[in-house]
Amino acid sequence: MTARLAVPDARHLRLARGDVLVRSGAPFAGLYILRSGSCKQVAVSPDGEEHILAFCHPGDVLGLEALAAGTHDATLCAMETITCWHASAAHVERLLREDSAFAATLAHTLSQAFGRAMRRELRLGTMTAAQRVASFLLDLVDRHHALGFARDAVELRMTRAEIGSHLGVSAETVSRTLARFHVQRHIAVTGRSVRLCDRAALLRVLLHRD
Amino acid sequence: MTARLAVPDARHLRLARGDVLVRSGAPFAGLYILRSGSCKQVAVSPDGEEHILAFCHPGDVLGLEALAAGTHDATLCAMETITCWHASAAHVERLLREDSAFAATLAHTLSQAFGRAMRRELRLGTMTAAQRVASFLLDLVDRHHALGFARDAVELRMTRAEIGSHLGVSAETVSRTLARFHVQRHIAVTGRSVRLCDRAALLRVLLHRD
DNA sequence: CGTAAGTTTGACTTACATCAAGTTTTGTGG
DNA sequence: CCACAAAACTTGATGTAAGTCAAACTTACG
Repeated sequence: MTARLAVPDARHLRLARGDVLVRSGAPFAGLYILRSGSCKQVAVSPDGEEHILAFCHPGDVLGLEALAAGTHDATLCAMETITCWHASAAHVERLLREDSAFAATLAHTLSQAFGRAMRRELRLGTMTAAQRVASFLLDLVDRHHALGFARDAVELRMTRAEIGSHLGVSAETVSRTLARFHVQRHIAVTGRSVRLCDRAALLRVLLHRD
Repeated sequence: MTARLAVPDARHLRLARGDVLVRSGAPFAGLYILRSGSCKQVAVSPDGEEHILAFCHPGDVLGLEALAAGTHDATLCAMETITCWHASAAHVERLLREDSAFAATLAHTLSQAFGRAMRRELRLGTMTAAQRVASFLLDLVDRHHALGFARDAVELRMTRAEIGSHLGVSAETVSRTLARFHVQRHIAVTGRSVRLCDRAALLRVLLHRD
């Protein structure tokens, strides 16, 4: 349906775990398209609290918010070895002016990213801890599935603290919630690997406020 | 810097308080550009909790998330008499294909909306109730100022419950927090009208977690 | 293979929600 | 334009989900 964004003449990059693609506050560095590996997008609130806005997977376009602002307001950081394409700011701006198909596809990509951000807002604004964790697991496994992997198992690439930061709860709450889902046979957790035993049960968690 | 989005041949609409522009779940109805009055964008979580994603002011472009999804996932509802321009889905899609300046401007508009959504995520994910309310007031007055109005006073167009819904706190907490800011001489509240007496103090609230 | 980082689990605390009751504001129909 | 019912707001008392602190256990590297 929506064409996948492709950037002619993008530079190919490889980065190691912990490397930063762009630092929050930096002037628009252009767009990155993640090819392999995963990234986190981290913002810092005025009081210094860190928040992980998103975990990024292959195919994701990064840096979209800086196009209009002219400044990145989150740090992009590799969580493992990654490869990506990079299109400089000047290149993106030029394509946007000269290549109308690119502009249209970029608009679709942005609309998609915006829609996802809205769904995360809804999660942060209305859900209990258990609902947040269930929603997170379902999202994660769905994105994983969309990349061609199993629909009932994921290897978490992030720590409990990182999940907590993303969901607006503490690492301990994430741990306890996963443990509870395990006991209830909704999932099977062993460290970082999770099997969704009962997808319907997780969906049911979303339907109730306790 | 970023050109304001303009849509050739958009239809002009007038709606009364409480009228719905688009219902959540409806197929992409095109874009709306708000001319006067204000709107709320409301999403509903799986368990039925309502969340106000955004309060929209003149100049805002509405319906952006549905461009890629093909479906609106929030309801747009007039909070008072409004006027807006409406460009149908077909019209938007055609412009996107044929008018490259339109596509580029739309991309900028989308990037801006995405950036704002990210900042709201940060607020919902990391801030205390007092920080959320302070941040909300500052945002509101800034947007108000950008429209050419006073930089130190706003007439709230929404109820305490609506503010609470937007910020992920209860109406009572909003009320108490405003009362506290009033006592502390950061603001002067009388019902729906708020004067920011000490902008610096509100900014300072953002810097601490208590 | 040892050390640091991550995880789990329990005990205790707290910020905010909920409930409740009284007061003020708003908007609508006569 | 006014009256008055409904909605919104305020404030206090009480409950609770999730945070914080702490200590023991596990995993993963360098």
